[in-house]
Amino acid sequence: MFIGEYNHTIDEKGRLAIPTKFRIEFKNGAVVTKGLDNCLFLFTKKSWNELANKLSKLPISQSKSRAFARLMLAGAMDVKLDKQGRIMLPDYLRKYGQLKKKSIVAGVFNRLEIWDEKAWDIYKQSVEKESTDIANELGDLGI
Amino acid sequence: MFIGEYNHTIDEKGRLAIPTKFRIEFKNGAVVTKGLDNCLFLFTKKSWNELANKLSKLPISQSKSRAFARLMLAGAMDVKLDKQGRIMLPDYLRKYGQLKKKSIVAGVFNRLEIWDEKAWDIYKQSVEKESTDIANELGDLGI
DNA sequence: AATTGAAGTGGGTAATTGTGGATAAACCTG
DNA sequence: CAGGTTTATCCACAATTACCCACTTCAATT
Repeated sequence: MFIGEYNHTIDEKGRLAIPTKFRIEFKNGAVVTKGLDNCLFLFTKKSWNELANKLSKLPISQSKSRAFARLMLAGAMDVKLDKQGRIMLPDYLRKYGQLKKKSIVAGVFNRLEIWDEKAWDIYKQSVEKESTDIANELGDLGI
Repeated sequence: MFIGEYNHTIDEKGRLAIPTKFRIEFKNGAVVTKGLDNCLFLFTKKSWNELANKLSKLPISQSKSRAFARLMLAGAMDVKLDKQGRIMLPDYLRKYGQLKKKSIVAGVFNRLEIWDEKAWDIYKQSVEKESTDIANELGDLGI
């Protein structure tokens, strides 16, 4: 399980280092995709296959499912770590995530999330402000 | 499985390069055909045979399924990769896909899709705007 | 406080890939 | 069959990517 928050930088070549302790998990490859709230998701091959399997069951005749599958699949990219433990983020994903130099790598259960530092700060702030509301809703969930 | 988004260009001869990592899949030949949403589909021989088999089983009495089968079958063209890994797109398909120079090759499971760059951008934008719906669907998938 | 080691970052070089164009073969047409 | 047109094969360049090495920082240890 991935947890924690890490400050990393994307260099001019579009490379991003993965925290050392997680690299072993990605030894068989990784998949980056478009995530929610304008961040990127990084899955292990295994997690990705489970997700892709679910996507494959969407009815292709429905234009909405088609669009959704396209967004997720075409939006995804196979990557592998180089000798330094970095991945190459393709242009279209850096654009989607509005990623500049300073980035945040955050562990969230079965995936890593990649955020632009500023977007992350803003998001965190807004979440912390709503934390009481969120706590209440969590209560409804029995937590 | 085909995933990812690739920027390629169609030259004056109507040739389009296939991303290297996928070329091995098409070593036994490929089939291009008219796709949905004004893009082209590129199948491996194997996937195409499976699809054609399904299409042939569509109830011939239904005018809609007849039309769909015609679109896919009559629009299809056998192609093979040249030494550089490119395919030749016949005129009628380039016309159907409104393809100019700049194109997108997108991996969607069992097929590659070929889009005009502008059309792709517009399509993506419209889909990404529905991000709340997509978020909900992601929830349904257990993400 | 100095040393060691590990991790993140930057950059150089070599290899690969995408693209354009030239030449040769095949095709069709009159 | 000759001419012209299209298609296939081959070669070459330019840009990108992968691979490798080195520096810097920071933390832990002695």
